[in-house]
Amino acid sequence: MAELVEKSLNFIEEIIEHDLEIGKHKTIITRFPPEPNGYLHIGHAKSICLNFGLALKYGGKTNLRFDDTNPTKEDIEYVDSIREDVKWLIEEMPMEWSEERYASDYFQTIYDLTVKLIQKGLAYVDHSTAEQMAVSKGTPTQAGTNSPYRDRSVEENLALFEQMKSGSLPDGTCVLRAKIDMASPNMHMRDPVIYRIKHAHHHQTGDDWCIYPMYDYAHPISDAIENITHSICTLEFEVHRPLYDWTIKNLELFPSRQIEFARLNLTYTIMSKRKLLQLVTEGVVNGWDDPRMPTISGLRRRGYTPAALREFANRIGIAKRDNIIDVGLLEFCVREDLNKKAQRVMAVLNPLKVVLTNYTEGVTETVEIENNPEDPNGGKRLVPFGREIWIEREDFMENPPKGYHRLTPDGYFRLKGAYIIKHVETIKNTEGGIEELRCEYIPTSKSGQDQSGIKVKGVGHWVNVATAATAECRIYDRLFTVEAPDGDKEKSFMDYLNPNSLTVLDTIYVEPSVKDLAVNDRVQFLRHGYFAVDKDSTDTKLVFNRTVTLKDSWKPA
RNA sequence: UGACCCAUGGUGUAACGGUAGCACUACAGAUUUUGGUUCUGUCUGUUAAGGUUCGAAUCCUUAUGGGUCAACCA
Repeated sequence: MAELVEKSLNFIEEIIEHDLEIGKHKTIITRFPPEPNGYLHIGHAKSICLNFGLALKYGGKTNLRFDDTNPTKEDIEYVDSIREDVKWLIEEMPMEWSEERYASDYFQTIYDLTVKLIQKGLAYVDHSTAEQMAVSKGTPTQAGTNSPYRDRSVEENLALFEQMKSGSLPDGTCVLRAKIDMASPNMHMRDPVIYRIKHAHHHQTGDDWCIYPMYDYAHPISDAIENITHSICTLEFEVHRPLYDWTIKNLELFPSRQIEFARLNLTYTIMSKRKLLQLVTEGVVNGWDDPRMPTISGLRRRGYTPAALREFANRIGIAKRDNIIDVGLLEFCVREDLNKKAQRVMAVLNPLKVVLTNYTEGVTETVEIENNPEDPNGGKRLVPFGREIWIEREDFMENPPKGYHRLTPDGYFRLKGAYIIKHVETIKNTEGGIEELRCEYIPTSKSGQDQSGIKVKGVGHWVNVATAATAECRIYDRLFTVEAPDGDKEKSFMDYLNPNSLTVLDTIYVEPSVKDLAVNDRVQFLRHGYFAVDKDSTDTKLVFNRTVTLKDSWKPA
């Protein structure tokens, strides 16, 4: 009997299993609560996979909840992109699509609860200015002092809060504060603001409200309303947890529990929404979905699969210590997935013409090549072959280093799926650059029926000149030159931009089968890497994005 | 000079008082009509010092290092 290898639990799963065991909950409900003020990035993907993954594992459910309590920073564009990204990421997961909720769905309920809070003497309207409040808040090492408005009567607070809601007060006139403890060692417990006046149009509620609850206050209430059992967020909210618990306790709500885990950091990239926005607004990249961006939409456009992202999230694990994941792991995950799925195609990115002098002019024959050696059911395709072909410039060297086993002067080279060729002559231009190669093909060496007896070490891809399709190809490199672009307090991440993060190849030659490809299709260019068809493609021009190179263990001696 | 959180190979993550394991990376080899894939092997680790214990990565103390917290942001 096979030994069952049980995957160890992360600390959140341990908490959940414990809660289930002691009967605290019969089932679990999690939520993914993005603020619609930017596009989702791979750090969010980690969180999405965690929350949806937990629900899947324990038979619970997950809500997608837009945390839209600040209308001045949020936009419907972001709501739409987030919904699309989440949908795409979890599309093949065997579970139901979550309920789509908005914190703004609960504005009335939150308001009603707040009236209760005031009645309990646990909140007061403060007319201090923002500056005064900052001063009286104290510092982390020094207790704060009570506001002069702290002891207003319940009746007065009720009336003032009503006035705040009525719309008669301009922004900033006053705020509603929770009455907790100005001397708390936790700054978030020093009478935090829970409501502020904002005469702003909200993308969901329009002009219904001119007061909006703060995150720290709205979040636990929203969780409780949805019966969220485990409210998972990142580490920086750890110090907010006492306020989260305070809110639930004093409002006597469903006991949602906040649990914090370490956010994802990736080498050679930045993850802050603010900084990503800066890249977009300053034109460093071409939008949120630029394939160099660590956004979900950028990765999707780059050619990443949802399965690869989920596998990545799975491999990096969940813990509380700060981490920085090698971007190589992400690349490993997409290679692993695409190796199984992507059809192989021959494309020459940096062409060198080869004329087979002993091949009949004007003749085109077809050779049969497997679509994917990793997939037994992948089938084969016909690829045209003729007298003139493109090969990769790097596949020929006049003075090869030791260990180079491609084409060399007077050497042999196998054209994948076709014939062995023998180098005869190198044609150069006046500057001494290599213009073209004259070779002879070995007629008896055809793939599958080779009787030539010639042993070649080198095998390469090629494209028949007469039937070649052309395309544009975009080669991406990492956006930053250092592992931790925002790790330096002295310098800005903008100082570490890689000037060569994008290289456009106007014309590459590809075998004609690519004409059937559609936008977002992914293929492997043999010996190059994985490529995805970009949305910029037109009926007459294909555009490929390089997702990732193939692993390359060849290095000259 | 406050409170809270964290500390295991290069990176990430296990071991729940009883043999420090797995993955990625790197390196070496085998196979290969992709210098891909696959397979095999190798290197590298418990922050430090005390204590508890027959036994400590694990529990306790202190130190050190890292992170977080003073928006009418989330």
